[in-house]
Amino acid sequence: MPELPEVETVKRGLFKLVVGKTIKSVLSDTARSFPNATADVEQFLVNAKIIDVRRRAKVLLIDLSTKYSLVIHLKMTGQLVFVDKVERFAAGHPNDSLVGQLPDKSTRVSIEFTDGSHLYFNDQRKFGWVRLIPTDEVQNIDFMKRVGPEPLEADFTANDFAKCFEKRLGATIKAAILDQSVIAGVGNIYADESLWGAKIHPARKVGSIFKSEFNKLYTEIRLVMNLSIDKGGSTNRNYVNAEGKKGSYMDFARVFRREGLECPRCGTEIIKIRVAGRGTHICPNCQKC
DNA sequence: CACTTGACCTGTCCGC
DNA sequence: TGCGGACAGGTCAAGT
Repeated sequence: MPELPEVETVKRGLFKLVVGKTIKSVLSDTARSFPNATADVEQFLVNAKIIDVRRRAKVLLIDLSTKYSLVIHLKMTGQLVFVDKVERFAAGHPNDSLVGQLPDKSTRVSIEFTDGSHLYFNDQRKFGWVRLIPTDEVQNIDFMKRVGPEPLEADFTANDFAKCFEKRLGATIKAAILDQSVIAGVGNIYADESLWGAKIHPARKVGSIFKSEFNKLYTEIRLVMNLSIDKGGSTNRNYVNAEGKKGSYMDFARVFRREGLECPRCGTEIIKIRVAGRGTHICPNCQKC
């Protein structure tokens, strides 16, 4: 699913598309999509106006005028797609290809706005979730209490970054990067891409990594994720942004899903191994154990 | 305790 | 073409 750059791209799109709109009706498979609902979904959604769209780690927050927020995790295959029916017949409109296709069988929540436009939460694998929580209590849910710092914040330094790993000295570096309580927002794609950039083998123990290597990894993670945000994220399989469009970072990937191709740095064949239970892509020459 | 593995689901791709 | 198995962007609970 969407990692930080993909969720950030969705957030930026949604911010432009839905802030100011008022919800007219909501359809959902409530039991699955709103686990442990802390509020009556109808009562705090219908007639609510959207006042802000935010992101924390890989979670999206849609703040409502009812002082409640929709808290959304897309997990592996979740999508939030906006369809503006008013413009559906305009030639060349980016949503043209989607109109008539949504909702589909992966749609789990449909939000209709008073102007006739819709926001769909689609999720093929059903791992994702939506929660409706009072805005000022969002910070208290388990996920938010556990999650680590945002790596792209301007005041997040290389020293802060290295310090985050001190509690995971015995783990492999890849497992630690993927651990959301260490650093927020990094997933499988950007873990592989940044470890390649820093020339660190993903199976190395955190305790064996030098400070100079942490510095390099810090720089690479920020570089790679900022580049990806710039490119609208990565579409590996089915990620799309709020307008239903794919991201192009995969065109710039150096190792992820490039096994059998040449390392862009040294020409050695990229291989795929398994680390931290995840498919992992490395250059065996640049990244030594 | 710290770390690793399986489970959650559905769809797709690859080898036979 | 059909079928079985492995695998997929994430996160927990359960296991070692």
